[in-house]
Amino acid sequence: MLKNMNFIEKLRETGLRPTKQRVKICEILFNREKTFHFTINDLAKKISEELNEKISLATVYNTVHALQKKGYLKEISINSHKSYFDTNTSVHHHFYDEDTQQLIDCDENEIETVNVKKNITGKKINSVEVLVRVASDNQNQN
Amino acid sequence: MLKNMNFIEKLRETGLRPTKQRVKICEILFNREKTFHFTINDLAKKISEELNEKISLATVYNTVHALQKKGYLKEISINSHKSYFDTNTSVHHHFYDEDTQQLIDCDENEIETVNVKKNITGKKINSVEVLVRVASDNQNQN
DNA sequence: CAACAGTTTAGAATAATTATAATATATAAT
DNA sequence: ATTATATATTATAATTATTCTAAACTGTTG
Ligand SMILES: [Mn+2]
Ligand SMILES: [Mn+2]
Ligand SMILES: [Zn+2]
Ligand SMILES: [Zn+2]
Repeated sequence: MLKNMNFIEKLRETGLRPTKQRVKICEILFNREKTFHFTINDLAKKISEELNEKISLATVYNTVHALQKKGYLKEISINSHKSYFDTNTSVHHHFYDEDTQQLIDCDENEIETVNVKKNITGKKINSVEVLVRVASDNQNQN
Repeated sequence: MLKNMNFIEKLRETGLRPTKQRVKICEILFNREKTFHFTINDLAKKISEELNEKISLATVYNTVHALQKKGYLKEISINSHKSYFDTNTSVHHHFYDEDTQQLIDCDENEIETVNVKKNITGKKINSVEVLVRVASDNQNQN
């Protein structure tokens, strides 16, 4: 799904009924320049801010999981206490800012292709992803 | 902490009172050849199998967190639905078997050092870790 | 307009983790 | 050794995130 799409059409094509809740959630998720990394709570908060009518929390969960199942969202595990979703569903690397708990996507060219030398018999590699944890550099800061 | 240590001494040195619960948990965690990757549930199950007297679940949580705080255990996030701990506290890479949900440590020589070209101003890199997801290769399997 | 499957919703249920506060234990002080 | 103190364990309650339930509602199809 891309920016400024007709989500009604897109949802229907995908096999999801374009309810007003789903269209609104798609607008919040996909009508943006950059990748969006969010928790269900982030999303629910955004919805209640940007919308006059409320969407039930169960619907937010249902919709996020439906979109994930259809391949429009990817679940990211960084912090075992928080479940993140990502509008970038490709295999890709992340920076994780430990101060702000924000995820940032890494462009292909920002991390050299990882060379995995080991292989496990009978198993194939599904993905190779790098997580770079960063935090504020307190060296020159009293 | 290493294999066959005197955990009573070790715990005391660390500033933790060597209660019989803690010593037993240390034996289960650290008296082994290889790194141990576990969930609280895995550990609680092992305890109840290997021990005649029970250890309360609260104590298992308390002890794991105490050991983590002292730097003897590291929390690993792979699966947002499960919280893993790791007796290997160094920065290191993992294979994750999606069939069995097992983590496997990666030796230094099995993955080439990852070259991170990007840097974020004001932030320093704390760790660079790779996660290789593997699953059974169903190509030659009817 | 039916008719029907799919969706939303409030609220209940579940599960993992953390908090509470009484009891027990380890260590330090006498 | 006895006592005093800080720490730890425990059963149980509370909290939190997520999922389930079942009734009401809505989108689609004919
Ligand atoms: Mn999920
Ligand atoms: Mn934790
Ligand atoms: Zn991403
Ligand atoms: Zn490990």
